[in-house]
Amino acid sequence: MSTMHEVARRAGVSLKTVSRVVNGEAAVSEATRQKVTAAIAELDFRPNSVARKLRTGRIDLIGLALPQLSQPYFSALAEAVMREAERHGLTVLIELTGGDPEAELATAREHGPHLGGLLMYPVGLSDEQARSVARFVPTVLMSERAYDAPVDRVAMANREGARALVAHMASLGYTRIAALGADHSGRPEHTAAHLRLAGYQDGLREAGLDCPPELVQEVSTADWNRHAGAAGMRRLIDTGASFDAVVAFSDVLALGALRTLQEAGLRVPADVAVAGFDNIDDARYSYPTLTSVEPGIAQIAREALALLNNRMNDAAAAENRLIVADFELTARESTLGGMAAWGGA
Amino acid sequence: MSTMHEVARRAGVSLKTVSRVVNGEAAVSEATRQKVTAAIAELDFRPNSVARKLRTGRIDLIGLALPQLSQPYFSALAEAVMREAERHGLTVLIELTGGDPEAELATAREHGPHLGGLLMYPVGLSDEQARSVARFVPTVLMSERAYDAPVDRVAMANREGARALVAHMASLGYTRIAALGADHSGRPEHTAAHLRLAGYQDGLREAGLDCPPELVQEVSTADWNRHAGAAGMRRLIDTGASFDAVVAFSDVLALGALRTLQEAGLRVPADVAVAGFDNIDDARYSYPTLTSVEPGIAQIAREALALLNNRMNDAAAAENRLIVADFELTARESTLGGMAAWGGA
DNA sequence: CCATCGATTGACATCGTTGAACTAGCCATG
DNA sequence: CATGGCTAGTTCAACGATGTCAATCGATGG
Repeated sequence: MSTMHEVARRAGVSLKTVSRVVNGEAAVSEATRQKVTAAIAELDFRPNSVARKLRTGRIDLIGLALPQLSQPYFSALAEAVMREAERHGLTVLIELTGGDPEAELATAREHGPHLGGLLMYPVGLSDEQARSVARFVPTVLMSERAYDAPVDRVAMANREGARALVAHMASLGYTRIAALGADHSGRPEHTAAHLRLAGYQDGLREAGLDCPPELVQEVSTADWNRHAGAAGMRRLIDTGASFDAVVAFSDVLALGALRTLQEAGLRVPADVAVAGFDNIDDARYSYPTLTSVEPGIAQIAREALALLNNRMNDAAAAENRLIVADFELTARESTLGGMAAWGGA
Repeated sequence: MSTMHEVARRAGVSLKTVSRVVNGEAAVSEATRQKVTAAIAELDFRPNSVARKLRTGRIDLIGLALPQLSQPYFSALAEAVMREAERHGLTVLIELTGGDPEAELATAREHGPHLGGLLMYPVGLSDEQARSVARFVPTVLMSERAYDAPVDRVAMANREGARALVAHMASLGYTRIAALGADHSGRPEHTAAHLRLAGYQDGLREAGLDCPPELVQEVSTADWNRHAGAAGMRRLIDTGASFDAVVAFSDVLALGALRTLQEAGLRVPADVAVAGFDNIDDARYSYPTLTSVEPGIAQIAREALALLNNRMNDAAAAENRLIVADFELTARESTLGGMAAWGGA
């Protein structure tokens, strides 16, 4: 790579003048500007961003810390964030934390100082850890949970969404509604799992329905995948409890559950209605198609980047803000029926 | 953030001595080392990687350019690469190209100079563009296609894998085997789509079976998703052609196809056998479970990083290498049957 | 004709770190 | 005792850009 120095020599001007041209500063005559531009083109010069960063202290790289990528929800979120970041002229560095609070903290500690900002989907992070994270780098958390730390937050309406699912099922006449994906594993409260469980209970209460503990199946958040969904459903069936609907706390859990129900000879939704969360692409192509809550990923990405951008430019921004994205319940065959047309495969 | 300078002053030693301690160089007495270590701890100093990069020219950041993340195959690949990179002490920056050759080239041009190396899954890249990419940064392509450029390559056995799938189906007695996912859209040859089509044809030939053109459905590689799989299957059915098996060129295509077949009242595999490629997690939880080719993602990630690391450390490495990962055919219900136990939902 | 002004341009220090070259002290050797 | 070789440490320049401030120049006005 050629440097500004070489460009300057070739154009017969000083280093600083080249810098001026490159940065589009005003005080350069048209003649010199052209000389310099020509030299830049001839040498195929492009400014060394590392040197520039060192000098200016500005960094156009932001981190995105996610528990994992292989869950469709997270890869969709990552894509949305990357697209949005591009609009802000930012590059995104994805970090995987596995949902481990130590890893979440370590990400910020290790990479924070070299990032302009950090977007994190925290799972295990404690208040104190969150404070620590925010010390290293301007941070926006994608979490409904309030933290005692100077961070902004963007969240989906976990509680409201779960409540809406239960209300939807209740309105269709289902009365023994099970939950799949509760997680009491010593984690901070206000995680997605906690909030969705709370919303589920809200919904039952409002519908005047029972909430028998045996209908709540635990699945550790870190294991929200098809395997665990299928296994959790199997456990629920094996308890012998009677139920006619299942609210899974994520679509992949629901898709796993569908599989187990079908293996068990139970028809969806004739015998058991099923709904999930996240509205991933698969929900439209499963068998049957899956009722789900769309968490507004695009909006989350947009708001998160707006907040982060603010904080990056104005470190001492006044208040910490919380933005809750709009959600939407999309009802499909797994609760509504309409399977007749499919033939009895 | 505190700097080495402050650490040096606090420890009462020179800048360089601090640098030595930080980098674990030998010529430091135990006494001074401890003084410096203490000062580092007190000030919570961590070296500024931007300055270090500028000085050493070494960069521990590598790029991973993928068409997209939301396909399970790519997110799984990304996770594998990130895990492997960590073992090498490297950080991964993911870039999305959308499979557009211009974007693939732009990624290298924009980010290449600031990356230690680049791992790319090329889709549209031409020879000349590949040469250009490699000029910007040490590059390893994840592609079976040979490029006239100084790049190493890691590939899966696309052609062999497809051939094995057809052989598998032929051995089970299927004779009219369709293909879903061919892509003749003016792209360079040797893409996954081309190779899998070639393997499919190899398999048919070896089994002594016909290869009627109406059984080959096109789906542009950029659209390999459930939607397109379902639509492609629909088109195939609508042609009225008779077939008893479908080899889809990716699992998501196959999963979409399953949906359409079920809608059409066709039983899998009793009426039509289905198989896919990639062996994504979903293949084990679909209905029915999906026969697929496991492309050896872990091995690909491992080999790719080994090659890249070599090239980063020894820019003028001798020959360009090609490593083809081992594949494995995993037969499941979509070709083998065993659905009886499921009940007739 | 000289002082002043606005518009360009350049010299130099600087960001935080590391590599090269050098020095001070100490011990062993002949 | 002079020499040389080692160790532990220092000083200085450099990586490639940008910010600060001063210098230059032609033109203008008195």
